[in-house]
Amino acid sequence: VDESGSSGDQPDITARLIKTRRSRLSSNRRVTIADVARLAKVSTASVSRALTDPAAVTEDTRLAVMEAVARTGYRPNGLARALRKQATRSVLALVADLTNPFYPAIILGMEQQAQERDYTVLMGHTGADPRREASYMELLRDQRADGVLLMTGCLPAGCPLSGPDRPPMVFVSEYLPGSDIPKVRIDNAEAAYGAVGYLLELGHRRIAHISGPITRMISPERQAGYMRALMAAGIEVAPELMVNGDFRYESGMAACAKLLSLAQPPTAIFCANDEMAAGAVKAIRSRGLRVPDDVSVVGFDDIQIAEMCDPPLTTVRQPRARMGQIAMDMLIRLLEGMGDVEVEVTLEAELIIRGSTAPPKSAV
Amino acid sequence: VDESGSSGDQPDITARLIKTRRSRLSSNRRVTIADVARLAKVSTASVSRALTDPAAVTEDTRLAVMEAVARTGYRPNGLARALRKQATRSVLALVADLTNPFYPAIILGMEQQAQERDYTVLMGHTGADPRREASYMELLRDQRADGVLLMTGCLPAGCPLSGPDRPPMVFVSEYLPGSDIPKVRIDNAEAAYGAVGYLLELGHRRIAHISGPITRMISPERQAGYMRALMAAGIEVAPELMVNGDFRYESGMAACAKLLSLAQPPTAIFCANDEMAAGAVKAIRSRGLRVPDDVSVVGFDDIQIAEMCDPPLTTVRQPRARMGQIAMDMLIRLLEGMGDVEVEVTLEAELIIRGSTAPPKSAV
DNA sequence: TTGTATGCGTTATCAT
DNA sequence: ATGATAACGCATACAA
Repeated sequence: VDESGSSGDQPDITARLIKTRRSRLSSNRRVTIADVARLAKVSTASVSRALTDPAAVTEDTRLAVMEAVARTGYRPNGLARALRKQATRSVLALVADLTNPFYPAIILGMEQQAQERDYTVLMGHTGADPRREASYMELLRDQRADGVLLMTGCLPAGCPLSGPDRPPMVFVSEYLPGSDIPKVRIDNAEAAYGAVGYLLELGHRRIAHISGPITRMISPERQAGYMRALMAAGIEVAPELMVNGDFRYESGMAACAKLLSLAQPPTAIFCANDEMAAGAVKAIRSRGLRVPDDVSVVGFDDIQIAEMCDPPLTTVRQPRARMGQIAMDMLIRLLEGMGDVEVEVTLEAELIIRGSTAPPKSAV
Repeated sequence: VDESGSSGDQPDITARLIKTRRSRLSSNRRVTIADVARLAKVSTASVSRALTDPAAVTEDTRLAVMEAVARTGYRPNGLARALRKQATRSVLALVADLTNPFYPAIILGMEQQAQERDYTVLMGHTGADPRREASYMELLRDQRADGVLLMTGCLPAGCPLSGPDRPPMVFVSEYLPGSDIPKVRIDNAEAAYGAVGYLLELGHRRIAHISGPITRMISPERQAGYMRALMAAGIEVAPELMVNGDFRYESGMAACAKLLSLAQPPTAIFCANDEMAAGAVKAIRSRGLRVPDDVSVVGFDDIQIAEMCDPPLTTVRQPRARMGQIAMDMLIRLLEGMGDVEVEVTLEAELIIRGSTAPPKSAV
């Protein structure tokens, strides 16, 4: 983030001013359940019942209450209700990197499921900052959210690993390996195995891998799948063909440049995500080579740019919306204490074949 | 969203089950301020004071309270506090389309500012669905958020246009033209004028425009800037050079294909956003033409793909983080009722010149 | 400075 | 079926 501009100097600002109204409480008081009760000539208890459990009240009082509600414009206060019921019907979805286009589709799935079950999704962005993580955990302690869906791959700061103080939570995509916290994910090793297997089928023998940062558990998983595929084909894993990246475009470019400088450059590159794959394509082109004619490239995730790339990327698609749906379903079941909940759900990934892969030239 | 899979059939799922614990209240009661007071041998009022306004209490009681707090592990309940204080110190940031890579940078700016002022940002995704908009507005009515930052370009369903029932809100990027609701934005017409002016400087005379959907107010604004620039250069605006898109990659491709089929195709295309510009580049290439040699392309927004494109896109950069910061600052000032607040803040955009633009061949 | 007591707006309990 | 009343957990006006 290069825009650190403090809000002090703003020469380019048009600024017509409006007075800030003093406070919201000052003017008209909010209408409470007591007002409705008074107008309907019943007790507050009856009003509450008429609204939350209409069957528990006679038709007469129900109608009287409804009319009073309509006239006053009364809406129950969720805050007070939450304090009383110890539940808000809203859950927090925590993501570490908002700019990563991988997450939105997962969140969409969560929202769909939440809407069906009458829950609200609140999103939070931690930026991997412990202070922010802790700040969002306070929402849970405060009962301002009932549970949390973690797409951060780690336990938030200030959250106990176990015990009754740990709020209801479900990991999505990445997770904490040793714990009993429920998770929904794909088998990254298996998916990588399949992607590399496809390159082997095409006839490639010299296949490189650009991996993600070792801090992320998915990196070694995908790397393991890559290695296993090579070994299964009787190919020795060449250390110089495994380069480390950080999941970003630039690192893909740099890693690929390194690979192309080898005495024996690879004919295909399996990248641990799409952004690095796009960077690899860029690096290949800037050396005057062509994709897939000279080098094949495979990505991972199938985010939007995979399709927008030139050529469009062959990549591993994760069922992201489905992951979000299932995670939300698990969390809600956890919250409502009904039945059992899977400790681990593993979904299938799918290899999407597009224009960035072809047989090696030697095989033509 | 093609993944409508109900969670009924899941043949590919690994499912070790764990029992759902019954409820959080069942086991150990949560520790309240009364517990601390008892342990510290003071009143609950003193505990509250010691925590929120230490100066209002003697050193002795402060220490006693602190120790009791430490021993009990007490943390005040934000829900109860919010009910009492009628404020939560959290604000809602509403976005219509989560998958649009334009918004994250704005939200980052909001979060930075919020963190400095000790506010929490909750994000919500409406998908332009009135039901979801209304559902998020309930958070405001319920006092579960103090105010809202709108990146949706419209008043959420169920929100009064004016009056005391309208929650504190600030529009960002897009806004409601007629209203007195504060907004922070760029001058889209001016920015478009500058971008097209740059193409004119390069020597282009036949410049096309791919616009956004007319439903979005920024579309006519950018189009107006395009037209004004041409007119200022004494060039007649040709209707066949103005094609409509919907801000998406595919629509950029289609619109550009139409332009290239003209008897007199343009030598440069100004696109209303980067995704359509990327689509235009794709269309140009698929006809065997080159960018920028045969056709120059300019985008708008400077999202990440602008840099990742091949060639990287010349585009209009909006100061997104700054917009977020300022909007958050305005909202907080609105909330805290201090001083005045600008009804409209207009920031400068910046033309970023990259590889997708060059003088027309005729001018070389 | 401290404690007492009340209210924030609901819902749940217990009589009636 | 209904009404009075007590929580939910905290902050503050007022009195001491």
